[in-house]
Amino acid sequence: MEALDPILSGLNPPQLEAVTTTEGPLLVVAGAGSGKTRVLTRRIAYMIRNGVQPWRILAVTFTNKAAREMGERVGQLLERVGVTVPVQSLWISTFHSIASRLLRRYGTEIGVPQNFTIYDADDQKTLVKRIMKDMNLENDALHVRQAIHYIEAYRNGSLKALYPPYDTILEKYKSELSAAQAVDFTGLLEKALELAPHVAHLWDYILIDEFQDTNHLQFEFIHRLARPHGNVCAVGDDDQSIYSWRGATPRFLIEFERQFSGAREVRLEQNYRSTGNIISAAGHLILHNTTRRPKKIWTAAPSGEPIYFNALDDERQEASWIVSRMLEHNARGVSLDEMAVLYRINAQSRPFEDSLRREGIPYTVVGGTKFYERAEIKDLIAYLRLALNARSDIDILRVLNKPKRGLGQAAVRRIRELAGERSLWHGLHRARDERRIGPKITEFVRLVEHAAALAEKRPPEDVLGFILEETDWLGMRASTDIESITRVENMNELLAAVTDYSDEERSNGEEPTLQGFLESIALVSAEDLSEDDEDTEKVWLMTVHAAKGLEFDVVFLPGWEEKLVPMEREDSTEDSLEEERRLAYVAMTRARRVLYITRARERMVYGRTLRTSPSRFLKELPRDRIKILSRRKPVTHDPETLAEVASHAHRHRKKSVKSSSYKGSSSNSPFRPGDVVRHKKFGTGRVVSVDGSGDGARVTVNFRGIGQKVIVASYLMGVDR
DNA sequence: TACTAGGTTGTTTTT
DNA sequence: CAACCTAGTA
Ligand SMILES: Nc1ncnc2c1ncn2[C@@H]1O[C@H](COP(=O)(O)OP(=O)(O)OP(=O)(O)O)[C@@H](O)[C@H]1O
Repeated sequence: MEALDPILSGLNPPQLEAVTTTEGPLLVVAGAGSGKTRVLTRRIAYMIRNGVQPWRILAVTFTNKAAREMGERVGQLLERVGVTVPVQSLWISTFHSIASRLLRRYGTEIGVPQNFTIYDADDQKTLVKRIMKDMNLENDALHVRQAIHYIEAYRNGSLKALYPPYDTILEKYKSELSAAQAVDFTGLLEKALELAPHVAHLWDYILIDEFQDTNHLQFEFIHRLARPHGNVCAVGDDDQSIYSWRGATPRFLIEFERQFSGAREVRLEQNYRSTGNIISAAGHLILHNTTRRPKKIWTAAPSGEPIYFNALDDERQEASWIVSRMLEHNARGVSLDEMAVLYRINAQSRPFEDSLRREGIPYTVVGGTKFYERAEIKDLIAYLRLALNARSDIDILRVLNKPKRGLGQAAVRRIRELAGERSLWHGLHRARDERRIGPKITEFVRLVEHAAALAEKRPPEDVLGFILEETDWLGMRASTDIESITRVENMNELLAAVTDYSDEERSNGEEPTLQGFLESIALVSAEDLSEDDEDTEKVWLMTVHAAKGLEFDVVFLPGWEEKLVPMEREDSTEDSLEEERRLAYVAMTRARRVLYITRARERMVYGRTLRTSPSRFLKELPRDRIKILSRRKPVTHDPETLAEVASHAHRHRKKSVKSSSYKGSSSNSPFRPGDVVRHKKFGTGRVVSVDGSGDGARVTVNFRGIGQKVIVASYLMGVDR
């Protein structure tokens, strides 16, 4: 009897078609849980078994975790058919990792030094802030964030023109980056695009997962890589596009056929993940979006349990109710790691952590404040980065006086003076003869140079060990306060992480390098790395964004309240509401068997208790699939409504601007077409049309340099001409 | 230069 | 409710 082929069995006809159609452009559009990722994995294995050399295939995933899992699965499939493939030979990774890898190897061709440093979002903020300060622009957090917002939108292709002063800021920013031999996240993509013609010959087959969340730069990169052979396979679901705030757009998925001539399209319509009730409810919800391609989805699975909804008094009760349900499911045999709480914002994790800890249930919080974002860890990393690239001014400024060595503001000013137009590192060298600060600077320079020398010939753990030793940070062990103890623990943990990295590399027959370590932590989020005691089952706490592509038996969705789910802020638009709905759709479709949705009647926001109202999405779910567990119950006291304090309205704003209220509002429409209005984020613009009345009216405004947006009236201020 | 108290400010989502 | 920044003092 012949055994089933592990690579081609367990696929329905369209899936099979997608797996075996290896030549030419192919697009797989399909709803959640229809096996898109499975298709990609099988396809890679299929091609390799047919003789394609593994390193001729490039597969792009959305996260590093997804990349690792895909690599593992491909390896397993091939093993079962007797093909052995060295793991490292496969190019399966994120756009950013691919870019970084290419840049390391071929960057010199386009003027990027081999030892470039990767700047993260924080480094970017620091640098932009400094530039804005030098330009005498307002440089408080708000303005800096706004500047970065525009600059990034422009760079990733979602904003067509960049106006003053942002154009100048960007120009200066870019020149500072290149002087510092640094590349930021978007820079990685920009450089990769530049490099594309030089590297396109490396691959014959390109595959992309989660194609609906590709930005312009990424698409262009793929387009250029595919030019020689046209073998591109993209899979995605426009209803799951949830990263538009990062410049991603489903446009490239929609336009695929136009961009790649002769493209075939395969649709997958059967969902294998969830029960009928879940599929039906999620499908019903997403139907409320107007800008989407209609799509069929069905399941052979039974309806299953209804979707449970409950409203609790506040977020702590919400958490403890959910935790009780977890205990029940666990008692009935559902493993803890098959349960997940998926929330809108990281701050929502708090009450769940408290409650789980109280019940003694192990849990993992994915994301949130990451290990590598802690101050003491960033300090150490700054030292490590300097060891490879001393031209990175940001890193010098970060650690020059850490630990305190008497080099404060005045010293920095002097070093800047001496550096002139050149890097601070140059300034430091010249400052070694200064009367007062000279000796301390000499000491610092020596430290960095010694670390640099070590990095050349010793493994990364030795370099870190040297820095810890020299800075005597671990000496703080002596201090007894909790804070310094955890600091020291964190530093030791970093040392352990470096050592793990080196061991891992060695076991793969590679030489561990500091460069490699720094890269792995710059691009790989902490939770990707931490494989901490895998043998303990733990429930998952994470944002919906982080849950993309995952699945769990039992899923809990807390916080379905207006302003939170859907998230609504001053700059919310019709489009952003639709993205919120897609987010809710993604959240619901993570569940295999049981789905709970809850809300809190009151919630603490910024230390005040606010009254909430139920999410509009609840009304968009089909009644017959939902079981409502809550009974009406009035609140005893009288907290402010969310609307009353929206965006600090009553704290900061003039009376002339009222905040929005979902209960409707008394005043008549305050704006007419032609009026000039101001918006906090978009600036001034002219009213095109008004839909509805009162503060809740939707006003279409044409903003200068930005274009048309639909804004809720309450977020606009009239401007007298 | 280092430290502390007090005021203010804010939050999506992440490679 | 934090986390962060600023200004004033040791
Ligand atoms: N033909 C099939 N037979 C049985 N199970 C399948 C089949 N195809 C996919 N599955 C299962 O369905 C589930 C969803 O598959 P997969 O994660 O590949 O879907 P997806 O389309 O990528 O989902 P999403 O877009 O929601 O991330 C997985 O558990 C997978 O093993």
